[in-house]
Amino acid sequence: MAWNLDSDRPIFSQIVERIQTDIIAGKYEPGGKLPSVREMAQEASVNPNTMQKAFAELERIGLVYSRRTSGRFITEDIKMIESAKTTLAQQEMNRFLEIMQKLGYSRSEILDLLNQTLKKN
Amino acid sequence: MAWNLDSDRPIFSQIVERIQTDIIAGKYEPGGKLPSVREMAQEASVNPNTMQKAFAELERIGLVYSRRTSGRFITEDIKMIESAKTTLAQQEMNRFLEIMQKLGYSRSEILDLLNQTLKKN
DNA sequence: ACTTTTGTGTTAAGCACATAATACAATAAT
DNA sequence: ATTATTGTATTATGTGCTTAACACAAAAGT
Repeated sequence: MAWNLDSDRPIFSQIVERIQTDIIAGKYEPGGKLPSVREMAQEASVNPNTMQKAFAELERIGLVYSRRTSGRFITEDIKMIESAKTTLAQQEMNRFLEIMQKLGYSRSEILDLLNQTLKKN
Repeated sequence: MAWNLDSDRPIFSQIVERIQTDIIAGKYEPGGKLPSVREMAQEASVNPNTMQKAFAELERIGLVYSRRTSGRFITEDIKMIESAKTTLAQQEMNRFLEIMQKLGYSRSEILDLLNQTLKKN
């Protein structure tokens, strides 16, 4: 699975978003064990320190916790995961609508464009 | 007019996007003169070198050109501006749909959420 | 003619990010 | 008991972004 990291933004931020999305999408089970820092660093072709920094941020958010020598785990708090999902979705929607309106699109035009794009496959 | 620059991404990139959007939205007329580097730098509370870098990128894109000692101007090529508009819109739509689908939303759910948000005012 | 304004270039400093190379203590695995 | 693996911490190095402080040539404004 390619990680598609670009150099326009801090890599550790992109990793945070990636793992966050994967947790929300259910690719990691609540309470489940995450691969080790070194393992994930290698998979993402990234320095272990960078991956460690990303994990630290995920812990700060609360989606992940660590047991010093046994590994790192996804939170078992399903409500928190669900809450993160709706928060992120709302943010993305607002961001999208704001940009589109700044570009000069009306609400109906936005809906039309979206329907048109969704029909394309 | 606040510029709302954050520290998560390079400032010059954010300025590029901001001016690009303003050109597309028609806040600057095609062929019209832009404020000077020093002027806009002050307005955005940014170092002139940073603003200069942003302008250089806008020139590279082709939305702007400069006459060495008289100032900087918006392109008169209306088709290029229109083209930039649809390209940006398409990019934003694809980005939005991709993220929402990764979060686990179906197409109909996305449309529902969007309609729901648009009705909120 | 003189001054101001224009875009542009240069050099130096500080900062965050990323990589590299280690090291350590605690636990799991054997 | 020994080894391997875990998260975590440290130091050093390189790079890009940003600010700061200039400088210059060319044109516009006076």
